Parts: sequence; C-alpha cells; structure tokens
Amino acid sequence: MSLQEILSVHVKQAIQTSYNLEIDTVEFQATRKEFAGDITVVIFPMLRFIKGNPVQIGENIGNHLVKHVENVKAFNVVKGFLNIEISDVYFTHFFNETLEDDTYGFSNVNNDGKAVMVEYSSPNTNKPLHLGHVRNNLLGYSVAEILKASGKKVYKTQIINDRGIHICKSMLAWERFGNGETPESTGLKGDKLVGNYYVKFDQEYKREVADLIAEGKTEDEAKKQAPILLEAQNMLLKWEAGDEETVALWEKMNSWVYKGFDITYKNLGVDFDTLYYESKTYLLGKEFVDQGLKTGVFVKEKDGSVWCDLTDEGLDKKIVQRADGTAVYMTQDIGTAIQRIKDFPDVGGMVYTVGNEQDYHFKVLFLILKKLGFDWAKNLYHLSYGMVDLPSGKMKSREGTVVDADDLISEMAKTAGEISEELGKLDGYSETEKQELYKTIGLGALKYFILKVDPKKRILFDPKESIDFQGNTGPFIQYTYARIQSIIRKANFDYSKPVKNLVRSLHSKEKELIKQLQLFPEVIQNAAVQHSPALIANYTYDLVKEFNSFYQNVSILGADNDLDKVFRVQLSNKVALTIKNAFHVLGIQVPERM
RNA sequence: GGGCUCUUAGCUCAGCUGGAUAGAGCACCUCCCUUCUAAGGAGGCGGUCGAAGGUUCGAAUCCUUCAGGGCUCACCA
Repeated sequence: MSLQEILSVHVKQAIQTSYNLEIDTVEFQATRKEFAGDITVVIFPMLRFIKGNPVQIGENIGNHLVKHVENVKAFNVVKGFLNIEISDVYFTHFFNETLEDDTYGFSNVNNDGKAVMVEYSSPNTNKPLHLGHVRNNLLGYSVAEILKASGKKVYKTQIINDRGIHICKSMLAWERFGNGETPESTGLKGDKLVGNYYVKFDQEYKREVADLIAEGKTEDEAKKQAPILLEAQNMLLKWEAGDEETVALWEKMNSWVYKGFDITYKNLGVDFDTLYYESKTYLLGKEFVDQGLKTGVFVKEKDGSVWCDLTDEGLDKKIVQRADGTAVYMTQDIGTAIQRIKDFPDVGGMVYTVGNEQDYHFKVLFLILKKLGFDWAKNLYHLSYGMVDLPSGKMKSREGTVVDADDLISEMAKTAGEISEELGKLDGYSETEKQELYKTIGLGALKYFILKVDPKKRILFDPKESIDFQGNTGPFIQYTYARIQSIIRKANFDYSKPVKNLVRSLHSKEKELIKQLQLFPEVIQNAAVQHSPALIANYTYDLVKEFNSFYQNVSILGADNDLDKVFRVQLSNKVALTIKNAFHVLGIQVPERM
C-alpha cells in the first residue's frame, strides 16, 4: 500500500469522525519546496461536502493524522492546502526495500492477460529510411518497451509496403540503366542502390515530360503520357499477373532493400517480433468486404464499387473496394488487422505508429472494424506524430532534401567523438572502444532529442545545431550515469547490501532524491496509458538534475562517517539503476564511462 | 469551405486527472574545478501561457468565438 493510499484512508476517517460525512476521493499533490512538508492534501474539493473554513478543516485532519498515522511527523495548513511532513524513517525504509530491485517499477498492474501489437516503421521498399522514419521507429519501439515495462505482453511488427508502382519505378530504372549493378558489385547498401534508381527514374520521367511539353502537349497530358511512366504501369500489371521475370526482379531488388534496412534497424537499435508484407495481405480484406455487404455495413454502388457510409458518425462515405474489384489501402488495412488477431489470438489491442497525415484514415479504419463487430476494435490506438521539418522546409525524397537515417547516425557519432576528444576524457580506451562509445553517445543525443518532445507536436530538426550535449539532452543524462559508476568504482566496500535499521535524519537533498525516485513506477504507468516516451524522458531529466544538485552539495565518498557514506553510495547507485531502466524503455544505452 | 491538430521566456521545450508566486535548457550577466568526472553546480535577467468571452472557491489546463501555422477531406499508399 502506498503512502498516498494509507493517508487517503486516514483522511477519510478524520472527516468521518470530525464531521460524520463520507467523501469519495482525496486529492494529493507534491508539496511545493517553499513549504515545510512532503505531501499535500488539497482541502478545496472537500468544500462541496463540508461547509466550513478550509483552514479549520485542514487543522482537524492534520491533528487526526499526527495522532493516528505512524509516519506522519507534523503538518501545517496554508490556505486550502494541508502540508504533511513524513518521518525520515519512512523514506529510508522505502529506499532500503527497493535498493536491490533492478526491475522496480516494472510491475504487473497493467497486465490483463492480453497482449498488445505495436506497429511501426512500415517503409516503402523503393528508397532508404530517412529522418521521418527515424522518429517513427524511435517512437514505436519506445512505446512498445514502455508497454512491456508496464506489464503488458507486446509484439512488435511492421507492414512492409513492398508492392505498387513505386517499386516498379526503381525496377524499371535498374533494368534500363543498371548494367547489372548489385550491392556486391558497387559496395552500396541495398536500399541505397535501389533508392538511386528511384531517383534516376524520376529524372528520366521529368526529362520525358519536358520533351512532350516541348512537342506541344499540355503539362497534364505530358505527365500522364510519359513513356517511362506507362512502362512502369505496365510492369505493375505484369507483376500483378504473376509474370515470372518481373516477379523475380521484384524479389531480387526487395531482398537488397531488406538487407539494407536490417543494417539501419540494427544501428538504430530497434527490432521486430513478426513481419507483415503488403504483397501477402492486400487481397485479404476482400472477404470481409463481402461479409460487410451481407451484414449491411457496406453498400455496393451501381458501378460495383463498395462503400462504407459513416455520415451518421459525422464522417464521410469511404470507399473500401474499387469498381474493378481491386483492393484499396483501407481494404488492405482491414485485412491486415484481422489477420494479426488470427495469427496471435492473445492480442487484445494494437498500436499503429503512423504520421498525423493519416489521422483521418485510422479514425475511419477503427470505426469500420467496430462496425464489422470485432470486440478488439475498441482497443486500437493510432500513435500519431507530427512531421519532422528541416530548416530548409519539408523533406522530399524525390528532390533529395531528405536527411538519410544512416548518414544521420554516423554524423551524430562523429560529433560525439569530436566533443569527447576535445575534453580528452578517454585515456586508456582502445580505438574500437572509443568508436563504440561515440556511437552510444551520438545515438543517445539523437534519440533523446526526438523522444523528449510530445509525439503529436512537430519537430524542427537542424542537423548542424539541434543536437546539444548540455541541459535536457541524452548525453547529459548518460554523463550523470557514468559519473555515478565512477563513484561506485572508487567506493571500496560492498554497497549492494542495504544497511538495515538505518536510523538517521536525512539531508534535504537526499530526501528530494528519494522522493523523485519514488515517482518512477507511476511515471511508467502514465507513459503506458498516454503512449508517451516524452513523459519518461522529462522525468529522467528531473531526476538527474536532482542528483546533480545532491552531488554538488553533499559529499558522498568523503562523508563524515561510514553510515553516511554507505547510504549515499547506495542512493547514487539507485539513481543510476533508475536512469538505466528509464533509458532502457527509451531504447538508449548508458555508458559505464564517458 | 468541412473535419482534426498546434500556439507557453529571444530560441528549443516541460507543465500528470483544473490547485499555492507558470518551470527547465540554450543565449546573455555573476560566481564555483589542489576534494567523488566542470558534458557539472549556485544565482541574475527574461512571461498579457496566440486574442476575447464563459464555467467556479480557483483556468496555461475545461467550453465558445476569433486569429495564425500544420495535416486532411482521391476508385494514391
């Protein structure tokens, strides 16, 4: 039972005895630093039930608590706020109890036996991953880890968009200009190689369009009649008809791309438990279109197209199948969702990590699945996030104004290396150890920079200036972790065993730290409910600031006596463990030295 | 035009279900390294929480209207 729950019971009792009244909830908040006390009961909401002066009510409750609750040392009332002082024994008790528990905070309160499937990344297979995918991957991965930490079983997945005109464009350009180039022959990453041909296609296409306009066509005509585009469309038809040669080329080029993606994912530190391919699921939704037609969820127009009327819900009519009987995006997503539940029957809900330009699509998708009668449809969540803008404006892959994911990662490591070399802190490290560390720090900076911002807000990313190593940043927090490890290395006693029956009064900085540590389980739960890594990031930063203030003001290894020394090293170690756990769910590594 | 969303210090961002005098970092100005990692700490400067109404003991937070930015309203994905 938490302190809050215990106090809550006694506050209710106090009101029962003083006023013979029942109240349902008691509102708590952390006591502001300028007042004495550790936790505060807000009296104002009680005025609805109890007529009277809030100060007097606070006094009555306070007196009752001091008399009946062991750990309540004293109290004071300011306006409608009852500030309660908790005895130091309570905090040292809490601290000793949780000292050795590495998984502390990773409880099972959120576990209802149902798993969650988290989808993220979901790239097209015609070009390399860029900064937008990076935000997507980091968010999705982190939310999956947060859900795990909150007690859920989680499956990570993605839907790979491996079919369609876009990949045909790369294939066609490769056939025409490629001279049989392969990743092996060029030394290029497979996704980069294929991406180059996508760009080549676009250049050729633009040239042809310009030629046609010069011949007197209108722009619209030219865009539709460019021979290379017609050829790509023809290739798509051949692919859909199962033409052997086309399918073989498609398989070859896609396999190059997957190998390239795997490297990027590995560098980024994300992974997947199961994969779905659009080429395998796009036909799947159609049988549910038929089923929806029978149950009246969908309506067939005269031309044969199938629609879902959502005007009663304040939305539009949405097409779910073309007049020619082929699947649209929505059809495929319906099928994929249903397939996933079939494949993993323990899944009770899904999280889709997709940019906010698809807010409407997912609103409609979830509604349709509900209408089709799936009970898990109420547990679908669109993890919607804002765009990543560059100072130069929007990223457009065809125009080459993208920040490539691989380049970005190595650039970050390079910057981290330059700063570290300048500070000259890594004497005695081998070159490979240094490179490993630079990557950890560079990635830490990048990941933290992106994850600390509320997902739904757009990010302005300046590759040159956005990444900082001071203040609310990944490296700052990693640095604090490394410093604590240094303290532990230098403390020459076994700090891992808690000191029992520790009776001492706490330094105010120690108490602040412990209070901050106590919040962690709650933060994990809130982050899971809100699907927000930003909550964890900002909590960790607050913890680190609290520690640094402690570190600067309270001597740890040079404490007055052994008891203080042991206690403070243990406390520091507890902070380090919490940082490690928090960063774990953010997908960020912590270095032992830096 | 309809729908969704964002707007907090010069810049980048916190601010949990409404709660006490709105908080950090960067930048600018002072101090603090012969003591556990100065990628640090202590302090100063800096705000009409986009604007106006409303709800109530109490609003950055909830409601309405308005302004500005973004996304979206395809038989594209």
